[in-house]
Amino acid sequence: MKDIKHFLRQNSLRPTKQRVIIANYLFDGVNKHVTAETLSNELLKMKAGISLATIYNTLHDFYEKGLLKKLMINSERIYFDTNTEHHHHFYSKKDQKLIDINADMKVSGLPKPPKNKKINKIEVLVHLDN
Amino acid sequence: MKDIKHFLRQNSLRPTKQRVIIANYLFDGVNKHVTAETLSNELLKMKAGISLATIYNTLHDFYEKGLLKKLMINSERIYFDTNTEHHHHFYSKKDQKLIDINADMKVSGLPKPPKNKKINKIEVLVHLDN
DNA sequence: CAATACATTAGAATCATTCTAAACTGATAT
DNA sequence: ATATCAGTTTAGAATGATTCTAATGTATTG
Repeated sequence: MKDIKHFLRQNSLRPTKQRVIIANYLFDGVNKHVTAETLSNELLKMKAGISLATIYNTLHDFYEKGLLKKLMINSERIYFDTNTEHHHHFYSKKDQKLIDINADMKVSGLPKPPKNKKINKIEVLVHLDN
Repeated sequence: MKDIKHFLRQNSLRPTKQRVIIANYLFDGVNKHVTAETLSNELLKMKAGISLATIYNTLHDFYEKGLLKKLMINSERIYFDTNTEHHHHFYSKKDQKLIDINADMKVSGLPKPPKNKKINKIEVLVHLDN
C-alpha cells in the first residue's frame, strides 16, 4: 500500500492522522486478524496515542467501506480480517488464533435452503485441538 | 424424555425444581437453539419464575455435562443447541434464526493443519440472504 | 484563511454475562 | 422423619467489550 491517503480518499474516508496510522498498520500487505484490543496494543507499541473510541470507530468505518471483514468466532470479542476475499479459517481456541485457509475448498452434500431463502455464503471453520 | 429427574441424575446434576423445568423444556424431543434471553422469555410465558442468574447457571451446567452445544454465531449473544451431534447450520441474520443441517456434508480441498496441530472438528455455517 | 462538515476523544452509558454472598433445598446419615 | 451439609438459587453488584455523548479538534472547500 504505497499511498494510504489516496487509498482512504478512494474509499470516501477522510485521511485523518489516526486513520492513516491504522490503515498503514492494517494494510501493509500482510493479512491480519485483529480485535479492538489487539489493534490497540499494537498502536500503543508504536506510541500512536489513539483513543479506544477512535479504534472502534475506525474499525467500523473500514468495515462499512468493505475494507475489513467481520468474523464471528467467539462471543467474547469481534475479530476483523484484512483479507476480504471469500476464504475459510483454522481456529485454535487455545491460542485464540485464526489462520487463513486460502485453498479452494468445496462443500458437498448441502441440502436445499429453506423456502424463499437464498444461500449468501458458506463459511467453514476448522477447529484445531492443540 | 420421560423421566427428567433420572436423566439429570445420570448426568450428575441434582434435579432441582428449576433444572427440571428447564430440562423439560429443552429436551422435549424437538431440537432447539436458545440464548439465555429466548429461554428466559419461554420460561416467563409458562410463569416459571426462574431468575436470569439461574438460567445462565443452568445453561452452563448443561453445557459442561455435554447436554448442550455452544454455537458462536454472532458476538451479541451465545447460542446453545440441544442437538449435540456433529452437524451444521443455515443462519439467517435477518431472522436471527438458525436451522439445523442434518445432511452428511463433506468438505474437500482442506489443506493440512499447521504443524503440531490436529483438526478437532469442521463447522460449516451457511449464511442465508433473506 | 474562514466556514463547516466530519473526526477524535474522555468519560458515561449500555448490555450480555459473571460474580458474590446470603438464603434455600435435595440428599444422606442418623 | 429430621438434622446436617454440600450443592443451588437468587438479587443485585461487578465486569468487560462496545457504543454513545457532547465538547473539542481538524481536513476540506470556496
